[in-house]
Amino acid sequence: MSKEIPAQYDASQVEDKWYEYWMENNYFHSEPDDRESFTVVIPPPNVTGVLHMGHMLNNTIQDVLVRRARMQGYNACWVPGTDHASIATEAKVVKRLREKGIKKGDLERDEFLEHAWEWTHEHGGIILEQLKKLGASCDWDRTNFTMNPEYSESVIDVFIDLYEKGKIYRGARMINWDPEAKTALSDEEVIHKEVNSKLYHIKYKIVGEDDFVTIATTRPETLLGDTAVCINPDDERYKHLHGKKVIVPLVDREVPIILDDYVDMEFGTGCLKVTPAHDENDYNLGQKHNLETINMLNEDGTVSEEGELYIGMDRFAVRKQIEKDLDEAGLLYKVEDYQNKVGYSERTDAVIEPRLSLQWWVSMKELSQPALENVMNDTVEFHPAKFKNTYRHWMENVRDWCISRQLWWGHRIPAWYNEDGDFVVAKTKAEAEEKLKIKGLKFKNLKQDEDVLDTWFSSWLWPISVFDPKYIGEYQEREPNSELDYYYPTKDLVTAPEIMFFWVARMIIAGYEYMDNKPFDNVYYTGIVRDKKGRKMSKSLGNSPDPIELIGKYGADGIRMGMLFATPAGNDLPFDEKLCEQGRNFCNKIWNAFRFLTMNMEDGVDYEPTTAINKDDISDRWMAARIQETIAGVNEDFDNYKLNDALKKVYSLIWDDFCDWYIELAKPMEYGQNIPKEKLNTALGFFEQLMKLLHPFMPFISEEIWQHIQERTEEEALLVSEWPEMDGSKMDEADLKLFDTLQQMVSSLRNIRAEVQVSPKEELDVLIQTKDQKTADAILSNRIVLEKLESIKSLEVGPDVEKPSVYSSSIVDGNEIYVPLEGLVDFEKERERIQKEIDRLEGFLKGINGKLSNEGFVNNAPETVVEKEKKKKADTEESLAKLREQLKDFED
RNA sequence: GCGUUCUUAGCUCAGUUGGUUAGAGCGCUACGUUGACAUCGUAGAGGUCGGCAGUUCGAAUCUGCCAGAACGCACCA
Repeated sequence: MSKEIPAQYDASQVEDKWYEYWMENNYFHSEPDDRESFTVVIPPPNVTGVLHMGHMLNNTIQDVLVRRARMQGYNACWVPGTDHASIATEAKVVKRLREKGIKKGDLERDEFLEHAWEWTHEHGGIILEQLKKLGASCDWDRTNFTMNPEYSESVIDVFIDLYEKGKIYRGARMINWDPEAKTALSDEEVIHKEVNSKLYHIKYKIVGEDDFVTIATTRPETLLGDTAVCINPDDERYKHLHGKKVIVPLVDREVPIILDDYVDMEFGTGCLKVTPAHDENDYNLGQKHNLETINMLNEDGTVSEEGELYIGMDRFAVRKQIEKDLDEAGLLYKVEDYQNKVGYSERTDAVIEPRLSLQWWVSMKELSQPALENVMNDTVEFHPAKFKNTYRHWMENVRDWCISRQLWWGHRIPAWYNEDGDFVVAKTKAEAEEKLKIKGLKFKNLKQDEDVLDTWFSSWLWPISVFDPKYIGEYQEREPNSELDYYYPTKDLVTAPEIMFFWVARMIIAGYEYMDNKPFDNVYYTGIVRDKKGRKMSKSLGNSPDPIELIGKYGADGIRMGMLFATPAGNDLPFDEKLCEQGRNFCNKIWNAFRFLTMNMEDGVDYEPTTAINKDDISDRWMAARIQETIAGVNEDFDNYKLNDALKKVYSLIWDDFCDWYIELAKPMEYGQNIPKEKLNTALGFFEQLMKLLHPFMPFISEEIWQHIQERTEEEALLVSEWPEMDGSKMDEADLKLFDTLQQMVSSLRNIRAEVQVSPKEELDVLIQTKDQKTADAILSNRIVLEKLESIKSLEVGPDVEKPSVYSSSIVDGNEIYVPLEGLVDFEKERERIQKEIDRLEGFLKGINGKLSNEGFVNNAPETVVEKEKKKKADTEESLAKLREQLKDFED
């Protein structure tokens, strides 16, 4: 033994070492050159976030794609960065200030932003550091942030540009109001959940009569804002009410009864209370029938002055109270259980209140047209393609995008207002003054819009702005060889289907609007990481393991493998630590295979891995062929984004083929001997190939072994080595077939031992009656395979080999294997075994005969298929004949 | 309500244009420590491919209906 290597692989020792080495040598950094670019932009995580299992999966996949591309000779560039995540971050800052006893309301905008930046600098980048532990080969020199000054400028430029093109407008509409975050949200940020609520039937007195009408509502508190009651004009029950008025309970407001066929006569009582300020449909009714709007809610969800009653109380407290008060007033007819869907804020989980409000909007219909077309025609490919349907559905029904947020943390809207309320959109106050002046409007004492932009309004520019944030201004004059042109469009985007609309769709829209080109060639949608109960892993549920702890326990390679192994594209990943364990075990297996080879090295001998093989050695020829076969398969899997299939092929090649068969066959026959130098060199050569194929998936252990195999210069590191190319000349189908037969024979012998309970150590006499001389010659010239893997005393092979009197047997490929086992064979058991096999084959034969005697089959099926059936029939009959003969041997 | 996608071994999933004796990993059972690895080896058990009907010479694969699940979209109080 020339080197001391520990018997167990210790990832923690190895992983940090190689990550540092890679960083020191700047391998991850990319500059434009003659090579084709392979660009990936990271889906920027929240700057104040921490790594969770979803990030682990997502970034592992990106790293696999990028590492392979780098080995393939592309100029690989993976741009990392973070997102300012307006709502989430502002909420965190507000919470932290509250803990310090500071209220947001007590601070000036600038003071608040100072706190936010402080928090960003403190926490920003933690998540990126965590990605390094995972092995992410990002170009860290290019780390970006959506609130960097230059990036921010591009966001503002785009806002101004779209405004000037008439694609952005300001308007009063019903919006989704988050009373917790106190901001408007886009439709995408509202999650509708089915909830158990109540349907309140409330009586409204008819003016001038003693009679009542009963309306049904799930939100009784909104009656404070009622300005009408609506019935269907065709409703016979209410004909007598036409033209009358009713009195809103408690507030005693007289409101008209209006007629509109919008009202469904079947639902509830057929009477609808109308609250134009707090329901989109009611708002439409209000517009149509010229109704007053009463804004009865404050921004925090409490009742406003306009509500008259319950002022300052939270809407849900009012709901309870008003139920009591209505009941006491005798106006509550009944309350029934009811299931309906309620909108919740995606970020704060607060119940959304529809609210009439003046906001900024992006007009989506026209903008999104190219984005729809180019996904449908596969210019941008979705993997898996099934997501095209969802995408199309959304895009075809796309609604205008509310982009203003009543927050401070984010990109402030570049709109400026004068004292009269006139406004212009301009980059600076000076420009705004100029613009107003030209229009002949007041231009002094301008105030900038208080609101910021939706975070996604900045991240939709990510694939562009990370390379050149000045593209708007310089769009026309941009140098032809700019970084943006070199890296754009990017190759693969890896993200979750959850943000298909939030982000993916909008990036494609921005790409066509500003680059006149797609932002990426492919979108790979990952699944959701779930726990054993099928729940999404989340911090709030506390069901997610800490990724960093997991890495400590199983190694980054182990976790990468574990996750990839279980996640076909677009399918959810039911996470189980067992997967990581499997990954760790695989590392150990690889490690020990390598360790075994080093144990065979002799002092003072130079070993040089080689791709040369011994042509006379079936195991060499077979291993070489298996590697070629795997390269072809893996490349195809990558082309189809089936990374888990690719990994499984590599896993099986290493564990099953290389470890279980090749190494076993490389072991010298005799005791205490080392593997000969030539054989070891070939084995090491194979090992190098294996490490190349493994590297994208498990970068650390592969690099570690690669560097152990030989001294390497910086240029020779595995991550910058060449991805293996398929070489058909190294793959002989006949070798694969022959070796497969030998493998089956070995397994048969082992099976016989197990059945008759003969120890693996006991030497057997083996007789093989082959179907022909050619097979016999092939087996005999490769008898070493059988002799090494089985304890064999004597081996007799040939078409005329006579079977012994008492034996156990097996049939492989039409060749009969006999093991004489005088005194060991249980006749009864053997008969049963043979009979069972005969029964099975007879059933099989029956099926084949059924087909072949069917004229329809013989006439219609392709010739090759018929031939195949005929061959099966012949083989099966042959085997059956042999088995029947054997059965006779055991009958007496 | 509309739409999309699923349903294959105890669990998690493969199965390419209809033609295999339906595969893998984990788990399970039995056996096994004289030269890598018990984070291991060898062998084995386990499935009427959700149900029913149809197309076809032939269906896990295509069609229809039914049952169940997931996701997306939608203003029904």
